[in-house]
Amino acid sequence: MAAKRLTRQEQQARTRARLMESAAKVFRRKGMQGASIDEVAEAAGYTKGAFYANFRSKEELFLAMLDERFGERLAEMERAFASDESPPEQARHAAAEFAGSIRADPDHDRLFLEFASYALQEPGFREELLARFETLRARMAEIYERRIEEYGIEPPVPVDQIVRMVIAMADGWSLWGLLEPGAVDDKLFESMMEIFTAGIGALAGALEPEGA
Amino acid sequence: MAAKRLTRQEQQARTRARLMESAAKVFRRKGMQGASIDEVAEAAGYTKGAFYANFRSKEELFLAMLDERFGERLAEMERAFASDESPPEQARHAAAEFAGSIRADPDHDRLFLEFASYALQEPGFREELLARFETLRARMAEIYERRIEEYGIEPPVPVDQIVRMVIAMADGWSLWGLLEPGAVDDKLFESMMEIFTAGIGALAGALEPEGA
DNA sequence: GATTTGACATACCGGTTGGTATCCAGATAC
DNA sequence: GTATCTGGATACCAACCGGTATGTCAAATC
Repeated sequence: MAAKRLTRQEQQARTRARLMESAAKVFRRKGMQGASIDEVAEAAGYTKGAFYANFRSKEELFLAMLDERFGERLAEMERAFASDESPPEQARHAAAEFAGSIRADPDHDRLFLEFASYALQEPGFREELLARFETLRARMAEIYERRIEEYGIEPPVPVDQIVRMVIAMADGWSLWGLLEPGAVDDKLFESMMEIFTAGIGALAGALEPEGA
Repeated sequence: MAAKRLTRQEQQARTRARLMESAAKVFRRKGMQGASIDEVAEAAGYTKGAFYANFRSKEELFLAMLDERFGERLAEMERAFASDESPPEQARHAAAEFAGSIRADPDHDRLFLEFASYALQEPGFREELLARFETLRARMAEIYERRIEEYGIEPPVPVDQIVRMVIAMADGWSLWGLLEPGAVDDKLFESMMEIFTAGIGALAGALEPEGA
């Protein structure tokens, strides 16, 4: 029974956080466009007045959520690629960790889909989205580059493209996890990544370290 | 200057077709939910009255478009897998053809994304969407099964899952083609499929000691 | 403890939505 | 040629939207 006293700033920060939390939930059911501000505010236990005291517009809420989620996604990816094993199993483990952390947040996939969908309608938002993905891809490319150097592999396509492929696979898998929650599970993505990595090794030729 | 005389049925069929065509265009800009019936009708040169004379509701239009596009997609896939070469190149060529036919229809990817997004909000629509994908997957699995038999390969994962992976890859690639039209092209998908198929071959070899 | 401030509630706005009721002109039937 | 039918236009509706103006009451300031 402590800290019932909240300073004004703390109070508002809590309100803002609750609104964003509520927004994620409502968006999951109705989509970003389909959800109304009234509904988001009410689900959080507030009214529209509270919303406009914390966000300038509906679009600003979208951008705020975009930043929040992308920060998480970057951290997840960092963790997922942290282990240090041989490429094929490492790919599977990284995929497993990635998939697990994604699934830990039930709104993650759905929100990404909404972001993508909305980005196709609002060029400004699309630019913001792409800019964030660019930093994510750059970080991912670094990791791949390092690993390729370690193993002395000549990849069949530029690392940049490999990264794009992996992201495409992750997003495609993620989309189907939404559409068919039962049929598509983590193991599917793990296997897919394992097969893909094996394919890179096969097309690169000498995969084994002693091959030199 | 011929056939200016149209029977009543022909006239209405033309109107309906024009409305669906217009809907695809408007959806591309505004999305399925964001587009209004007024706008769809007006873009086709009609009014809302014409729309409700041809469709019972907005949702019926969605379902009609779903059927139309899925028919095309099935036919495309059939064509894409028609060639007969060794697995890796065949995969690349099939991917190329698939990618080409997809890109021939600029609304295809966008519509699929809208379908998926809408399906997550309307369980009834989701079922319809999944049912159609099931037939598509079944047809695809047949083709893979046949090819696996021809080459006597033991795939590292069930064919059903391979099909799901391929679809996930196609959809992920397609999504990024929408988000970054310049950066993601057909060749990316071709390479991805080639790598993936090579990976299946590589892992199948490892799992395929002839002395079962 | 009076005054000021500011987070949130309330009430309201113009505009738009999906859907309906009605009407009309041209195709169809006789 | 006349009566009927119907695809589509027009007018209209209640509901809802994002956003704004204003009120209110507790926290911050002195």
